[in-house]
Amino acid sequence: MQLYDSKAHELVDLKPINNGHVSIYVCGPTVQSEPHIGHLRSALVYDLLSRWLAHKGLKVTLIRNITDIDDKVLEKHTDELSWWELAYKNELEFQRQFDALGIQRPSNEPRATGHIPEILQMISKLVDAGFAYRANNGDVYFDSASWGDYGELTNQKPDDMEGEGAGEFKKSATDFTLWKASKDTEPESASWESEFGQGRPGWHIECSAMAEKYLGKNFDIHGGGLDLRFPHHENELAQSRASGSEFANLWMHNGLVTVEGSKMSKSLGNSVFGAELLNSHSPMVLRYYLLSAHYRSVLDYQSGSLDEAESALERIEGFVERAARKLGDSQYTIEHLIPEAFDVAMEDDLNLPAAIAILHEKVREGNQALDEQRLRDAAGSLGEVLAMLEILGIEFETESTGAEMLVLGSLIEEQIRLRSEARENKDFDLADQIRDKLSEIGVTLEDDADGTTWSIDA
RNA sequence: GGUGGCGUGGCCGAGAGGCGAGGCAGCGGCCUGCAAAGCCGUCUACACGGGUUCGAAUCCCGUCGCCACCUCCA
Repeated sequence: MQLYDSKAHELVDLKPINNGHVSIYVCGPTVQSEPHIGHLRSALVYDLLSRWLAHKGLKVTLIRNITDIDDKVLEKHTDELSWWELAYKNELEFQRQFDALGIQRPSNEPRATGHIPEILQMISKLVDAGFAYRANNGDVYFDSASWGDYGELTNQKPDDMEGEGAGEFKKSATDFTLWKASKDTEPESASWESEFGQGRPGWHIECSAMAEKYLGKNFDIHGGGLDLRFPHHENELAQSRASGSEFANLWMHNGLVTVEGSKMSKSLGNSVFGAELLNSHSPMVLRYYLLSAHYRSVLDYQSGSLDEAESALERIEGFVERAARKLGDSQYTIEHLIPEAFDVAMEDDLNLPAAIAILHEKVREGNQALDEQRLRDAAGSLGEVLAMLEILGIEFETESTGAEMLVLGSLIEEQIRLRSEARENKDFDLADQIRDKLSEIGVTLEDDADGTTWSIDA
């Protein structure tokens, strides 16, 4: 498989360090607020990568951290809601939405607060080796000037950077905090004792410490949103390498989601939250939508985007249902096979739009086959479509077989029987009345050569 | 100022020197009692100006416009 390495700026072959095993670290959310559409996209990208690698027979270890302590989390706490309650509340909401979208749980989801000893150990190592220093304000900073390769990830020279804050405590503007001395204004529960005094970890160090703990000093892929490239990933890379790790072999950065052309931000008040979208559309529509652009592209969300995705997804679902119905009693076996072209697209830097194009082509072929009564071909297409949907993690709700549904079904079928009678008698007014009435309560009827089918509108 | 990216048909969105990606919407047709679904067809595009080439949306140069990062951010 080829992946675009955003450090090398080119497509590279993925060559796992340990044969048959791919290790991935991806930066998860800071649980300062509920998830927005961008968080969902990011998690989904690495979900798809994991699913594909697993499909290829590789064992995947995916670590996605949770930043449960940082300035924002502490700022937002109130008397009623402690910082740790706030963080956990948001964490649960992230989990709920990830689950709804069918994003598989990572191998582990370590929290920053659960790794203070590892973090302190790494900081000590950096201080002892001369790559970090204790400042007068009690903070410990990484000494960027001491690490000659600083800027290697983003191809920047420290001198060209705008960075600020040099002088009083930091030696250089690009130095960043490893350990923050606790302040009087901050809750006591948000600090830990250490050889550097009472304090808490800076943001960047947690990822370095947790990546090493779970994946070792050298792992295959480090991922995250494009906005994390600098300074977060640059800093991770510098401190990890300075502490003796080779760190990630390849860097992946997923594109951001913009809203009507601009980045979501609090000042613009244009954030699109997952909860709203999940209220108006099914999770699979959202999943399909987020997969419809290449992971490296900017995805511009607009009102109506999900309606479009819904139409496209209904086309696929319609085929799957129609084919399953028509093939139900046939002797044809449904073999789940991935089409070659889909495989090629996925192997090419996870080209999901191209892969989804293949999915639609197979749906069309399958529909053609059904129209022409070529059941063997239809069975082939259905198998391919199902195989692709499995990889994409798109699942359609299965018909409920509960008692209520059975009662409802027989009531509807009785109406369909009455309508069929009316149609046979050419009493189309009555037939249409029955159909309209069912439509009003959310039941859609469709006639085809084999009879009438019904479905409940989502 | 530095770094990276983008500009594709009504809309979304792939591709990347030569066979019309795909979806959504619209229109015409087939099918249907009428619908719906499906199928067929149609609308045939690559910001602009030069250049390289037998051939450029794709490569090169220039111009214009847009976005992201350099401060917390997926």
